[in-house]
Amino acid sequence: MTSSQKPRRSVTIKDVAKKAGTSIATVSYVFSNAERYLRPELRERVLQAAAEIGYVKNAAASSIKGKRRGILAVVVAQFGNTFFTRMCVEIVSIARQEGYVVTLCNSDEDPEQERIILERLVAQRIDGCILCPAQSTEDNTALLQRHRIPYVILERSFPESFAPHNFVGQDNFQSGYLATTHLLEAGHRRIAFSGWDSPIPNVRERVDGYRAALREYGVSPNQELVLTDELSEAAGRRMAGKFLAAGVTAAVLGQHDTAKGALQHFQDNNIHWPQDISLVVVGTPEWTGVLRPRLTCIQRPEHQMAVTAATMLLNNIKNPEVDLVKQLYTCTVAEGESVLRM
Amino acid sequence: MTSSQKPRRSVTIKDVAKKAGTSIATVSYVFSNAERYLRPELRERVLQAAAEIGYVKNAAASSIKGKRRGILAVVVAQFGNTFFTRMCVEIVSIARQEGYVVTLCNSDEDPEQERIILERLVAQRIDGCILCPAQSTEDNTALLQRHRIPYVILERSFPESFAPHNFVGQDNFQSGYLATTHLLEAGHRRIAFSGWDSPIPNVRERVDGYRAALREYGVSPNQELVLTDELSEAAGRRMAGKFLAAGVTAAVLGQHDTAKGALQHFQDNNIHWPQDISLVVVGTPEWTGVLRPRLTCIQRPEHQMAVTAATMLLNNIKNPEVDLVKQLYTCTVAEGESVLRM
DNA sequence: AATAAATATGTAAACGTTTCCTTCTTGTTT
DNA sequence: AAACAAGAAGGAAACGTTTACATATTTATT
Repeated sequence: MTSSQKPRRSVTIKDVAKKAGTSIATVSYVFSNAERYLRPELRERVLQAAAEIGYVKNAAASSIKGKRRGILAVVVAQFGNTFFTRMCVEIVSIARQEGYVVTLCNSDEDPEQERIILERLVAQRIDGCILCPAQSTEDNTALLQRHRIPYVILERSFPESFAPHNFVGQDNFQSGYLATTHLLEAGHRRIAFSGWDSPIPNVRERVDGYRAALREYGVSPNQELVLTDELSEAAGRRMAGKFLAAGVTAAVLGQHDTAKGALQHFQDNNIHWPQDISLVVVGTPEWTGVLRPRLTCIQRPEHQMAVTAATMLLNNIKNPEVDLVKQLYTCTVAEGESVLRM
Repeated sequence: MTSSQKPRRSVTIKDVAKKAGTSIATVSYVFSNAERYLRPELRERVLQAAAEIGYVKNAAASSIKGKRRGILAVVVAQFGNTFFTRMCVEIVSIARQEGYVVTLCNSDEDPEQERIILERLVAQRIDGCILCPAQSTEDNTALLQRHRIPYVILERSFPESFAPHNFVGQDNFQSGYLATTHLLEAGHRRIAFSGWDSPIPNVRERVDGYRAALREYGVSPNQELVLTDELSEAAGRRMAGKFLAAGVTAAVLGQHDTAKGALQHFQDNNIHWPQDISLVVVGTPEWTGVLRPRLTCIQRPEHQMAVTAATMLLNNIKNPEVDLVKQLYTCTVAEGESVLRM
């Protein structure tokens, strides 16, 4: 329809060189080597020619000769979890400042998917990767190591017995401890913990923190009040039903999907917080924003975590010999009105 | 520490060929051309050698000679919007089945960011793109067109005056019409609409639907009850305050961020739905799941939309000469308990 | 037995860049 | 005026693949 003269082949550096009446080397220098001195007039002429025929450098071709690929990846286990979405957004914006494009991937808690994703990323020869591993005892990072691709593990650490990695996450023990202490200080003694059956240590560490807090207040932890189940809202409902039946006065909702289910259970069964049960949620899921009374949440320094993960990775890319770092962040209480003082 | 013999250069097809005692062509055929017949034993030997030295094909290098790049992109305007997150997840899973890796990008409603992103994607010579344009009157797709990169526009259409594109979205007029009719049928007559000041036609079309429904029921639309404001929860709160002051009995919450703000306003001011105000939300934001009474929502066939967008793109990649398609989906009412019959 | 057809593998020229190194200008020093 | 240095640009070899084509081997056909 328009005046377009179908260029079957995409326009290359050669086309620009011909148009500008110069060599391909010069064109390459214009687009890739700011140091190299060229007569301003020549540089201008090349730019002009490129603009006219719509030249855009082929990143694949550059990367094959040059070393830098210009692509980072973030692989998360749950794309639906807004914590990860927020991390992704921040990481992307930092990476962009350094001229990287970021590929966002979702393993959906499936170690096999994760392996496939990492394999594809290695094939793309990405410059670096931030990985939040799927629930699993498997360590899929061998591929990255073999290809010397710098990476940072986010949020979920592998068991101590595994090889060391760059790591950024929250102190899960402290989260559990803090949540429980907050309830204990308000006078609660019969406190439930609901979490998630998971091979990853996060939830177990939170439970450890919960137990430690109880003991510190002279309460001996009751195994029946520590509930775990699969990762779903339905499971959250089930657990809520159970701990209500056990007659607790308070609960730590230790994982966001199951927490959502628990809250639905409360609302559907006319159970009010904090009158009927006091609540502390670990994390700050998106939906807490619309609930009243406001929920008391254990919040992580999300922005800081994203910045750290991104800069850790960028540093490691710039200097591959740098030592592995493990950065744990402490959480704080974001007070709402879901805890009743007894 | 381990027995690793630091391979400074990453392992290439040549290394495999040497190890397997064959030519590089054979190795290439093993990895890239399933048709080509090779003695099973030879094929096996190559695979074996590759596995031993940890060879992974360099996708960048393949793509420069071969045409297919193996990368698709999804560019959305609001990464925080769970509708888009859900679309992304589905699109990724479809694309993966066809062997594509998907780069997810967020323009954050900034046309300039969008341009930069598209430029980068063109530089990567992606095979195709699904784009939900940032709020803007600008059409950044020229870049994609010039480089003959197939693309599908998602959710937000450009004004009719623009060039035609592949398009998948909801029928916004119908959404607005449906939401309003639902309230009219319940007996409401004084109905507000809250939306978003936006250069994109989505909200305006919904308002048109709203007006058409009112007229059909003999109610003459009152300009004061159609509220728009910037895209934020605070704006949602403001608009809620205004339409409550105007004494409406019902409202259509036409955009999800502002809807969230409105709901916060209600809760903070002790306004109950459906007793004090009847509500219909256009869309099904994540947080509707935890609210009680349940909100009546206008839902789009999300799964279907994702499938259509992905297959439309894949078709267009396979056959670039295919005609442009415009696919509009009709929405349905997901009934909750937020509408009072009068 | 000679030839044709089919099978199996290898050679080498692309692909679009980057970058080392050479060449050509121009200006400065002697 | 000759010699040289610096400045500016280009030639051509890489990078890791793909693939058209050539070659070599085997099997089938006459």
